[in-house]
Amino acid sequence: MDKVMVRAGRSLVKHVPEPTLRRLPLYYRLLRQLRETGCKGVSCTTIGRELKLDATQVRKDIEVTGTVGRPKVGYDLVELTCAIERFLGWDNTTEAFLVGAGSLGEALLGYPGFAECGLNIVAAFDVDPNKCHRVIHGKHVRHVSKLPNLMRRMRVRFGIITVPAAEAQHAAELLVEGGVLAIWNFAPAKIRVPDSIIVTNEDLYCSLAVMSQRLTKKLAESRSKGEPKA
Amino acid sequence: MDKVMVRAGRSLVKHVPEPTLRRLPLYYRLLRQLRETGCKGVSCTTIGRELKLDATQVRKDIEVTGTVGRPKVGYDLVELTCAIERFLGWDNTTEAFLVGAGSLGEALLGYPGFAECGLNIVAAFDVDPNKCHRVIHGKHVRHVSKLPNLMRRMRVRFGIITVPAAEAQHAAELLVEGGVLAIWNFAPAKIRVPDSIIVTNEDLYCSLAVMSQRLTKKLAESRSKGEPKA
DNA sequence: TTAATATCGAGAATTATTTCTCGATTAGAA
DNA sequence: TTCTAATCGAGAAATAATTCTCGATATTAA
Repeated sequence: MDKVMVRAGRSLVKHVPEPTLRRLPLYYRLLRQLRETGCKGVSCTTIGRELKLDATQVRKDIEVTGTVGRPKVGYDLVELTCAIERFLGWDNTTEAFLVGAGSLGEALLGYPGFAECGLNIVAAFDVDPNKCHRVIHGKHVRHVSKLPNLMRRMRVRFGIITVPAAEAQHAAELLVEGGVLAIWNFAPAKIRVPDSIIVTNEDLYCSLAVMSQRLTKKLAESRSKGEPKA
Repeated sequence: MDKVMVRAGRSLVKHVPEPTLRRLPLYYRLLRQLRETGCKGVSCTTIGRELKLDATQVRKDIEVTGTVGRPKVGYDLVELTCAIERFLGWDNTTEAFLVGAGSLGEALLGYPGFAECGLNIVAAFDVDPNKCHRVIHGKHVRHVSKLPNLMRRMRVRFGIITVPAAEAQHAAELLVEGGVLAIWNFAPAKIRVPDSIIVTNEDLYCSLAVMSQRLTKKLAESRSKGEPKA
């Protein structure tokens, strides 16, 4: 009933399928690699071969960025790279706060290439006083109690949660108090926030489930191969 | 051409859509929480309400685990929990090697609850001699040169890659040499391995793209609301 | 005991996504 | 210049996933 299309009807931007959004960074990375080799253009066929994707699918994905190609030649590398950047909003810097200065938080603070995606983690927060007042990868760690005020003052609108599952809801509430617009949640727990806030869960157990089941299935199949028709 | 169905035709196990596999852990977690409250049974309606999913979808997902429910009552909590565990292969222990003892590797070594999913990371490896011979969360860190032999000897068939993008291919080759069956790749790079090996990529940039685009779109919409028809 | 209601299970309908098909276009070779 | 081959773009077709519909069944309350 209250489908995406309702909003899309009002929106100037057409709805883009999530699978497409998830493939765009793969193209982007490949394109940058190709540029480094001195290449000028690229075709869907080439991208598809490199990434093991159907060429038509690549073409449809590229279409959403508004880039037009030329028959027999393909797309201009620079033009396409910029179009993807623009489409994803990676051409503008988004400042972010990170909650949870454990090893996962540390990993994200030092993650290479976030800057190229316009993501700038400006500070980290933790409940543990022992973890505060440190500097990790050039970012200060402060106490969570300072988060909401600082967030409003600095006009930061993006939050990353890397706390344990039990503390995720608390972290989310602090971000909401600070006026967050979007949350990237790495805690294996669902958080309750107002509907207007964009939430993306990065739940490792979901991926693990896909792997586990495939591996289990594969092992079951290779076992039953020894005794077919059984 | 060489579709999934080709294999599925030979397989005893029916093909299960990936979205379903990714939702099962969410049910699993909720179910365990409910069990702790002393609850005995649960309905699709309840699960759907908690997780903001359609009840029919929940029912279809549960169907793949082979659990049968009772009208008006729902499913038995213990039965359903066990069925999900069994279906995902989480009832058997899978031993794994982790390559890359940086902060991301450390985060995974200390990740809570992997044991409940049957995942047991038995050792970590790194190219950096300074990182070797340490013990992180009770797991020894060894030099990567020891990986292939040790992997064969210990009969470990699952690999986790947490090295920088540039070293991902090398890490993958070591795992292949060790006889790996499935790889969970956290490096933002595609790895080339024989087709028979199951690979799941945990690419943060793909998720970031979804977030970025939604945020960009949202900001664009809220801006154009001020000046409609423009 | 009977009626009302919540739920499951199965299949139909809808919607989303991927893949196929084909005409148009353009670079490069003959 | 003309032919050939590679590619794009658009729309049709096929496939996958979600949501709807409805009959059957079991619990609870009257």
